[in-house]
Amino acid sequence: MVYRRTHQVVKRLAARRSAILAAAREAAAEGGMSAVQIAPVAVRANVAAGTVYRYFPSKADLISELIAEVSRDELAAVRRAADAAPGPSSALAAAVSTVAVHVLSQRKLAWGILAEPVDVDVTASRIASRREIVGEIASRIDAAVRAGHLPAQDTQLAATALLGALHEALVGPLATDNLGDPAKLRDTVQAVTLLALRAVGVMDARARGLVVQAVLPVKSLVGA
Amino acid sequence: MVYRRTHQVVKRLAARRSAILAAAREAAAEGGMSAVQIAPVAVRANVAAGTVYRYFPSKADLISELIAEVSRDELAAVRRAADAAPGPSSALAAAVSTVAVHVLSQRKLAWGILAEPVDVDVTASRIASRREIVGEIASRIDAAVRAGHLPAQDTQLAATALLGALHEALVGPLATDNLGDPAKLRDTVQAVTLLALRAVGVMDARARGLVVQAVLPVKSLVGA
DNA sequence: GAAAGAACTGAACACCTGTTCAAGCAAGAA
DNA sequence: TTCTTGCTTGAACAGGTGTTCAGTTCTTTC
Repeated sequence: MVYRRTHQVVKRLAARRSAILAAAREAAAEGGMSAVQIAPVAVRANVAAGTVYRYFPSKADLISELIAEVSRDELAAVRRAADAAPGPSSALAAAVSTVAVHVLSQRKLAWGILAEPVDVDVTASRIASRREIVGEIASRIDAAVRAGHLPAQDTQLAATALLGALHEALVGPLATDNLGDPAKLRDTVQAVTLLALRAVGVMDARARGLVVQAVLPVKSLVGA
Repeated sequence: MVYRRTHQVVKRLAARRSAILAAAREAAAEGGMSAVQIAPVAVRANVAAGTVYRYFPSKADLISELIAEVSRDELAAVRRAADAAPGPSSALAAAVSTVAVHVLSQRKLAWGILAEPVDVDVTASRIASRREIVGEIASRIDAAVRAGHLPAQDTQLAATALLGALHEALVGPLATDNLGDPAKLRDTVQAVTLLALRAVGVMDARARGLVVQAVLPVKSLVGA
């Protein structure tokens, strides 16, 4: 007698897995990583604590996958925005402002993913997450350099610095809380995008134009 | 019969307190914040675990004071370097490269002070620490703006972004390990300083000159 | 030198969560 | 239906570390 998972069961299992991940994500979005504890997450997902361990070997794995998921979403959004831009400099501007908007619209989640203290070791997935975004931005800078729009430079270093600047300015502990005021929020995104573009060598005048181009299309400067 | 602390005792108590703090600092410099645990620190300071609590109400207080101490040192170094510079733009360049060098020469400590996960809440002192440095850099940017060297901007935001850029690029998880090669280390400091100056609006050509001016005087690009 | 107060010691305590596992339950095969 | 397999449960467990405190040692006062 061979036991076989029927379609329905497979689907249910997958749904549960997603539910657990979603519960973790909700918890992180509301209360940061410290709120991602097995018991509360299990409750949120309508599951017993032990069940979580049938889907994720450990809390570290759960959080790692959460980080990977959020990171994937962000990377996709950045790519989409950059690919839609008319030229390499615009693409860079679009990429940067997309990161800024994403990070701003889900600050707690972003902070949790990036840097919030967690009791388990998720360094690896955090590094992977950063590496993806940094790689994307670096390749955009590279394209602009090749197009002759920017001076030659260590693009990896530049991209890393840019990411750090965005994060610290927007979700770091010194970030002023601009949520609730869309106008201020937009100004902030513009300001950091401008800083970023100038940092890699875009001329000031040109940068201002690019920033406006890049920020305006971003429809929802608030919300998920 | 009134008990009075004699001079000798007062001195010994102060010495112990310093010893505990120093032990904590050593531990942090060697193994990051996770190595700052009461028992090991006590051993290092030649003291029993319980004694630590006669000097610091809690681990959080110990670490907070450690952060404050390191932060004070760094701020002083930045001020010194900037004040010695010939003009506002040079001062800014000097401030930025000083932060870069400091952070690079004690990466584990810097990472611990800034962002490493800690099991107790030291958010307040971390914020204070950042605020001091950011305030200093912001005021240097401000001076350069007033001198007409830079475009008007949100200096607080810019300074915060700069700090984030330095940290992420130099001690973040993606930072390439350049220690051991002084030449590369100097290049890195130059590169991030250049990025920072351009970000706030220094023209590229001028920035290059400022960077060289600012980085060259920094004697020890390695060591504590 | 003796009494009293302060400082120090370090083993025991407390607490918090991630993790486990024996028992119960649901779902597939015959 | 009945047997087997695997999923689910949730209370108990485990481990590590900050914190306490009764007992000891050192300092001061008279």
